[in-house]
Amino acid sequence: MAVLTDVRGAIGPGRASAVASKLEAFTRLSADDKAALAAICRNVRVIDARRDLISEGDRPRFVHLMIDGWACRYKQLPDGKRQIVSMFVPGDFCDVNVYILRSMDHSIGAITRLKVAMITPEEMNALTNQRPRVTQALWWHELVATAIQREWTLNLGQRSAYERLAHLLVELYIRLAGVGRAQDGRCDFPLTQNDLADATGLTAVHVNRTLQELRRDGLIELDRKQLRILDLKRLMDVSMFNPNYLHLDHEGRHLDANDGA
Amino acid sequence: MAVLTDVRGAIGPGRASAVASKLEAFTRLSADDKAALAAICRNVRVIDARRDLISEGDRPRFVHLMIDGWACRYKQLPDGKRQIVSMFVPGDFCDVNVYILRSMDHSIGAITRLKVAMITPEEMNALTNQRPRVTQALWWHELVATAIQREWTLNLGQRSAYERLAHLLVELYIRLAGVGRAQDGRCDFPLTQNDLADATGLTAVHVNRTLQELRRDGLIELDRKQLRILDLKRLMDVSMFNPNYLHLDHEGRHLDANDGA
DNA sequence: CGTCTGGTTGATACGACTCAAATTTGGTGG
DNA sequence: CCACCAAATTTGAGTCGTATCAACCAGACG
Repeated sequence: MAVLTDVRGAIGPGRASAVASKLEAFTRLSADDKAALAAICRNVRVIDARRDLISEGDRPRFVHLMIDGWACRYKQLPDGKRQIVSMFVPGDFCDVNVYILRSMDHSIGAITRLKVAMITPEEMNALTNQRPRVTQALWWHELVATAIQREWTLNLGQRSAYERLAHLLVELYIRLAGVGRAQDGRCDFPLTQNDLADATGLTAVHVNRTLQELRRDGLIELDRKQLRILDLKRLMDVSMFNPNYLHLDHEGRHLDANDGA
Repeated sequence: MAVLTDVRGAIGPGRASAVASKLEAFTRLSADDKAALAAICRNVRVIDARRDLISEGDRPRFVHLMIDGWACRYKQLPDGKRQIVSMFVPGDFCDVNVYILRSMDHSIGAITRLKVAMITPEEMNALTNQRPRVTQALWWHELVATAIQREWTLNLGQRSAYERLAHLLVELYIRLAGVGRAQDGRCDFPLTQNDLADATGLTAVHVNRTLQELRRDGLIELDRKQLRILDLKRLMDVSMFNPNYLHLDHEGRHLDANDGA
């Protein structure tokens, strides 16, 4: 527990560790497990908003763990088009095993100012050797991350602009709620309409008009980086949101995203 | 080696083991490594074309390894729309760790008649405990699988119908070549235009018209389930295909997809 | 030989894009 | 505290890529 206290300052402004919250959706963790998680957050880097954490082509040296702030994974095409392929919120790891690969096939960019733990392969190995429950939880984390990637594929391939945006908002809201960053239908929402466009495969103009529709339909408020979901149930309905892909149905905790919205 | 011979009948019609070929793109495997891989293929099931191997909602019990034939992962929406989120060709595992999850968030369906090895968690654990190189190779396999999923996200989000189809054809050709199922620009190609539509987020009608364009431009021939790529380089150019996401740049073998096309 | 699945064609409609400009917001320095 | 600038949002008009709907055709199969 000493370690936990030591790094408290790095974890965020008076909040519980997001990783621990997140992994506890899968399995209960002991105090030692949590201390071990805190211990790997020794090396914290702060990245300015809109800077790259790592770029396509780079050799991966660290596992990254989001402590505070938002980031995204993106890929760029030679013709300049850009696709955000996933979002990172506090508590998310970027690829527990990346260092096996020679070079990154995508970039990771900070959306907001970011606090990231830089974890060496050795630290990762030590953690997995000593803490089997945490190891299991990390595997679960990776499986959920790829399930989210599949859901995004479905989102881009089959949903309309309106459904797509609604789906993305619900997903992010639920994920944030899972790490104590959202409640009562409200959360910080630092994405610009441009970011939303790159994430949904739409143009910023069309995102703008579609958000207006969502507002007009009484589903959301979104202003100055604050999102308010006015009717989560209806938003889930119109986006055909099925939470099964987040795999929250484990012993650890139950889907409590409905609280208050 | 005795084991290898024992299961030869299960591997395919006179072909080398696809898994071994595939994993050797990452690292050289010893005879014992290969024998261990062959050993987990003890329990082989044959599935008819167009049947589900496992359905959304099922509890995962086995790791599946494609021995022969094609399959796909797909998700369905309440309104009936269907998205193929990934393809499986011989040598591909379906989620090395799935059994951690309570229930499947998607289905896996056979495209052709299929031979699949059904591997128990215990067999998987035995393999990873005894064969560290194979374990590393399996991690690499999973990383590549999620990289492919990201590339599909990019494909659906940013590429036109023409580029999207071209990209998919190139990817499948290269993956097949990596397991000895494609050469000289030719390969079996059992997908219907309907399947292609579900994989690319287009309609079957538009897939039909776009394939005609690809033919007219002298890039491909596609007839009676046989694909011929006439100009791989140009097909890669028009689809902005960057092979980096397949992570073939390892000690094991080098990208030799250009052979003959 | 009829049936069925998969492929092809044509006509029309619409969702999302493009381009261009106006407006609002947020940050910065005087 | 205000003036200024850049970034983000909003609006409008016109276009285009892809969807939709409806036939029709070819080959495979029983």
